[in-house]
Amino acid sequence: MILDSSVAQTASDGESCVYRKAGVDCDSCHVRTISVCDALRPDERPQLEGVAQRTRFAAKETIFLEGDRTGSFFNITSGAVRLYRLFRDGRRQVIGFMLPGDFLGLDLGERRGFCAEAVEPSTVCRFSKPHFTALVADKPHLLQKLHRRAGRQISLAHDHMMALGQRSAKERIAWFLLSLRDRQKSSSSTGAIVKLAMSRQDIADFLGLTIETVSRTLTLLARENAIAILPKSVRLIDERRLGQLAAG
Amino acid sequence: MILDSSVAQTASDGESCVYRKAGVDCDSCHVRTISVCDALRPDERPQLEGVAQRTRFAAKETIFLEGDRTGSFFNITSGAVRLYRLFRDGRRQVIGFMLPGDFLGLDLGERRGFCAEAVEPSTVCRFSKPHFTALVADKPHLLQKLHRRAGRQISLAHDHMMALGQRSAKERIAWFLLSLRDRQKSSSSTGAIVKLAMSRQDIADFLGLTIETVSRTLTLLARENAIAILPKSVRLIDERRLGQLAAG
DNA sequence: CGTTGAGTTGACCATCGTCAACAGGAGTGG
DNA sequence: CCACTCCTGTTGACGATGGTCAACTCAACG
Repeated sequence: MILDSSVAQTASDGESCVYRKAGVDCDSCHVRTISVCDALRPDERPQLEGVAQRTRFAAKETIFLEGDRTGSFFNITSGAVRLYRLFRDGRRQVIGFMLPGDFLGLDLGERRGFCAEAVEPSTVCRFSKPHFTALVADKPHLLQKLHRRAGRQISLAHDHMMALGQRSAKERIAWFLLSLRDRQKSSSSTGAIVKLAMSRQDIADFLGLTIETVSRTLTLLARENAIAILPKSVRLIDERRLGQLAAG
Repeated sequence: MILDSSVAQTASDGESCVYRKAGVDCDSCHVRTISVCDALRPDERPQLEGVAQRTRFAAKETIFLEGDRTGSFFNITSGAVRLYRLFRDGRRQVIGFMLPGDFLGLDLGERRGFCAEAVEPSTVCRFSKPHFTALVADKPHLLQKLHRRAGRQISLAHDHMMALGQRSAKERIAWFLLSLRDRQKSSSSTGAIVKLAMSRQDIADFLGLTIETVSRTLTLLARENAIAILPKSVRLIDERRLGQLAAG
């Protein structure tokens, strides 16, 4: 629940964004049970609330850029965020998409290793670095939770590599749709409808394909009656078939 | 320094390997300063030595398989280890290569997420899981070090994704050679000679290419006088050119 | 000295990228 | 309100990169 709302300037050497802040109330937070915050006991929550601020980002708004000094960590509460890195010549690799419940800032280092941008209007819980690192230093179970999250991130990265290195375009799309479905199920169960908040270009850069190949492959799967293409989403019709494709 | 040598059976539900063990002496360990062990103070080292055993693996020997119950963690002290995952149809993605100083087992979870195999005769420092997790629980600075390593792993995974998703065969090879050089420099400075302990098939499965394309691309780079192909290694001649290719 | 496995090279082909045209929807301004 | 532009997405034609299949060399090893 939003307790307070204002616009504030962050310190000048900070990140590529000015944050609009508001207080938070963990008890009413609908992603608390699936987020890192769950590592803290109920009686520890006030300490978390004390260092957290609810922040909103408009669609396409930059959250931070690669190389920025790390000034904050974020817990995604709604919307979707894309993480990406750029080549000098403009090629872009989308590293992943952050969905509600995901934690952005597992890397406690000095500088950002990638860029983060809101895909659609999104809200996050923002923790300033000094406050949060102090909290982590004080709560070993929070650090353990973060480390477990890091392990899961590494595992997801391996899945991603499997897709990029070994799979055909059709297999990559099938894998992408199924992995999105799995992640969306965990927060809200929309059945076989997979919401695609991101553009075709985002999907292409995530899967190491071109926008044309993504489009063609989606229509191909639709013609084979494996999926149905809907506005901003896809309906999964033949999940078995998609599963076979994704498993190789 | 090896204090004791024997062959021992591990617990039956353990890993796909029988470990030949020996004691360790951290003071004389040549990778200590670049490994996670460096997180411990000199006076804490005896505790580490107490739970560590030096173990050797022959070339092509399996260290553990995907799905195995996690029974140990390893610090690579010599040689090279490949990490990989398999598809049901036999396709293989090599996730990475572990070199001396690398820590194998950042994921403290129940089961292995990938397979590990020695590429060449290798020695490791083995920590059994209960002992090591007890040590980690007792030493927050060790957990922090592990978490920082995990952050670096994630960063390496991102580099790998950039290569798999966006780069051409030539660019991937150039990137691979330079990244190997950077990692080898940190342990022993062999100048512009990059040792290739792994086979062409390993390189191919790491880069998402075929063995033929790897071979062709290496000879192409050699014809362009960017490298020279030597037995089990490569000499980097035109590092600037390789760097341009790798940067995109 | 034969066998085996790793690596190289060539010929051919499929997948996916490139370039281009077009459709439809959202936003903007007259 | 309509016309216009802009942006996203789709589809088609063509070509290049890299995969497939096959032959061959060479070193290691029994």
